[in-house]
Amino acid sequence: MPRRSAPHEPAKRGYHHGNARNALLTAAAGLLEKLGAASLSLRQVAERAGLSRQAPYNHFKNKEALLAELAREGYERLAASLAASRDAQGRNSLERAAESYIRRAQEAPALFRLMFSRELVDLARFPAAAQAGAAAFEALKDIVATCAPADRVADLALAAWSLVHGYATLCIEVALEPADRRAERARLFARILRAAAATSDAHH
Amino acid sequence: MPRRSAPHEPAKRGYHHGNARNALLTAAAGLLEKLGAASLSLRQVAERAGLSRQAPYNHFKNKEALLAELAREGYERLAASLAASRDAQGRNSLERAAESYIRRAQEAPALFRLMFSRELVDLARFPAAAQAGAAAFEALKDIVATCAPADRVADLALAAWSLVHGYATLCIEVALEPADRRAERARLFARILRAAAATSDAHH
DNA sequence: GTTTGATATTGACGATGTCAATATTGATGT
DNA sequence: ACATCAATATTGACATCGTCAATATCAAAC
Repeated sequence: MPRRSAPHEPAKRGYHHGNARNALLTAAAGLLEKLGAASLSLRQVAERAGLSRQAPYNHFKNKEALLAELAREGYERLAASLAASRDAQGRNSLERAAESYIRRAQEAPALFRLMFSRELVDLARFPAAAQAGAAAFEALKDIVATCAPADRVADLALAAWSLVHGYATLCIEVALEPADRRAERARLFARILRAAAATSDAHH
Repeated sequence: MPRRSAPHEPAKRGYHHGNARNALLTAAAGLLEKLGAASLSLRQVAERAGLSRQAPYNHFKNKEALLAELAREGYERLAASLAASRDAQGRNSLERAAESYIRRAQEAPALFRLMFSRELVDLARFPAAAQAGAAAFEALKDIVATCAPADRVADLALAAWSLVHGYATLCIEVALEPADRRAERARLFARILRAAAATSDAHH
């Protein structure tokens, strides 16, 4: 499902202006942050894209499917952010990854909510989106693997994801604290995870 | 806003069957887990409570206000759970609190989602609910205070809440892993937090 | 018993998601 | 050049929803 059509394919297919699908997704992404996923209506999306009422149904099965595609794109960008944090130089990839994750939540809260809530989109019904989400988690696991003993990576990656995701969620949902503490919190979480990795106690 | 009227007040006030407000809340709580907060309609709530279409508007300003009351009750029960974990005997109150928190999410995911999402209810507009939520966090902070140095309680309580909330959220939203690992994860998180509390490194 | 205020109900309206039916377009085969 | 066809687009229609107004009904106070 490429967002932009490949350069060698005929650029315009439909008769109106061709890339109606992209126009719809762009319009939807804009409305998403303005109204929230629940209040966003397909009719407004269509109008903003300069199309008719029913246009979304030419490209998506229903509202949930359109939202699922937005979520998928969000997961893809998140995974790219995390991979970039991992590949950059320096030993503090964990801090950088945590900060990216939190920043994404704070800069596009409605999209973040959409990605991580079954309320409006059930990811299980959209394998492409679910797979993109799994890929993002894999990127995070890679980072944790660089600073934890092998037999603890699974547990610590789970804890890392939970910790950062929980903080990001609480920030945007409960207004836990202002966004300018983001970097500081990313450092705190990285320190906690490294301390946990360094502790060697029995599993029972 | 007592859920059940005090025994000395006249039990029935309205002419239909008096405690219409309770009937509406009970009906709404039932439908909430069946349909989700977004799909739940006030008309269905009213019908299930044996009342007319417009009955909810006699007791709540609008749909959001009714949902906010459900969230408030949820926060109150959560705070009670955490306080009970703290007051029970034994030194592992942290594990017990984490497990309670996760259990609540898994047993009533729609309510949990409602409590922790601005999508449908903006807590800032419902001070009673917001205050109940703050009380729950205070209970958690009390527990962390029993196993962390005083100058780290704030940071570690934040981390504890984030860690447990993140895991609970990911479990119900992304089907991270089955519910039977709950106790095991509660122990893992408690161990991580204690390890972080035991580490004494500089803040910069 | 009449007044009164809270509570309950029905009517109405605009908005929404979505199904059906129809129309339009650009490409294709001749 | 033209008929064909599948993809794409549009309009019509319907049930459902949240919510405002207007109205009806009860319980208690004077």
